[in-house]
Amino acid sequence: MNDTTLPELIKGTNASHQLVAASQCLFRLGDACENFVFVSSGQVRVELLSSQGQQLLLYRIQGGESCVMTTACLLGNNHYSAQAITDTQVELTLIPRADFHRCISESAPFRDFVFNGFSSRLAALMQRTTELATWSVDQRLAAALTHHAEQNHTGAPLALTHDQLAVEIGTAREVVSRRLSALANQGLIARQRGQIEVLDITGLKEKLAQ
Amino acid sequence: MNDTTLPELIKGTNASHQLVAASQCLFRLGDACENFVFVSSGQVRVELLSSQGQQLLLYRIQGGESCVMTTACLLGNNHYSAQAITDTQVELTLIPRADFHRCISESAPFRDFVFNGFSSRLAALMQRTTELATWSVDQRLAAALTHHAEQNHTGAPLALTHDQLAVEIGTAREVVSRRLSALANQGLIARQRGQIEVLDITGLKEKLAQ
DNA sequence: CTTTCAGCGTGACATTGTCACGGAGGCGAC
DNA sequence: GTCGCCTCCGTGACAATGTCACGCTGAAAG
Repeated sequence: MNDTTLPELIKGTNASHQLVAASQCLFRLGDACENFVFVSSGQVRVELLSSQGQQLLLYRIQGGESCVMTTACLLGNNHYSAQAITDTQVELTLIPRADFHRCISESAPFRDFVFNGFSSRLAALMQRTTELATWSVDQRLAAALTHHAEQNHTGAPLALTHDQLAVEIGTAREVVSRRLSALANQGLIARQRGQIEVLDITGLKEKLAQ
Repeated sequence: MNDTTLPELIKGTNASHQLVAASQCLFRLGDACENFVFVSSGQVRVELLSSQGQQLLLYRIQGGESCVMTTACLLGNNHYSAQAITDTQVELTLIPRADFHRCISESAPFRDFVFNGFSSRLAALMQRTTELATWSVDQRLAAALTHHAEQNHTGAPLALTHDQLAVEIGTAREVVSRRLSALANQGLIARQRGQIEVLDITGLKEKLAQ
């Protein structure tokens, strides 16, 4: 399903729109879920919280996608088991649960949209689980850096703290610091407080195969 | 949705039934997916395979559940990205993809059944990801052993190799061997070739909190 | 009875995680 | 300004875990 058709699908519902700034929390662990959430533009990250307060990035939602965690909660009638933070400014479309259920039962295209989101996210989650379990820290770090570098069209250094990277690749901040300093020694990156500049993306990609 | 109602939901489809022995492979990595799979009885495990051939248990399917991986493949039109092995003898109900799609669009209860499976499996997968990322090997091992012990109503020792446990808790066989021998020294378990006897399940559960 | 092989134990070493510091830079209160 | 305060980062020391290499053992097959 093409995401540009979603607006068509939800005509006649009580959908509302909302603009949210960057670094805001959309939902927290344990929150009840009352609305289907569609992200029209911007980027959101969804993180797990362990009992010791440790964070772990589960996935990101891009513009044109819906939040599977939300869908799962609506359908399973559960509370959120993760938290969502906006990476950038974000435009949201919210559909109350009653309208959501009506759309699901009445509109085959809407159903397809939701199902597709579900199935691709499930696959991505499994992929992420394997990566966390089988890739080395260096590989995950290199993957994250190249990913961010390729997302970044400004040419400016990436605005990333070691902490953020640690959450993203599922390790500790200290480990990120050490591995980054190794990458810097190899001339692949340069570091400033709160930012990282990728100097040699080809060199980084070679790390993925090692 | 109550799983006992599923047979009612698929009346009039070209569903077929199949009996499969233990330790058989239901699907492999890369296989195409042609049927919706419902497990009437028995138990199946679904494992990921890393590029180095390393295995990692994703989840188990119990009697009365469907296979989400299959559902995701049918809906997203993908190939399998994991493999499924029967733990025990298993009774399957297979529904061809065309009938599956018809059920989805025509039967609200069937849809609920599939959606519910989806949402609870997604939650379980996230839970598993956190456990892998934040629990220690000892905690995961103790959790796996207590889980198997509680499933086991025969009172006989658990039929588990160190290899199987390693796949289940996402570590290496050698690590399992070492930690098991520590548990044996503490008098919590006894070991035989290919089997483990839980002597003190309360003691094992205390490990979960440490 | 031999052969073969899965299952297991173990030492040595590499990688990763944890804990405990301290330094450096930014920023608001005063 | 400068004082505190907080985030971000670097590092040493050590614990936990993963990897590699090897050899033993029991069970089943020939």
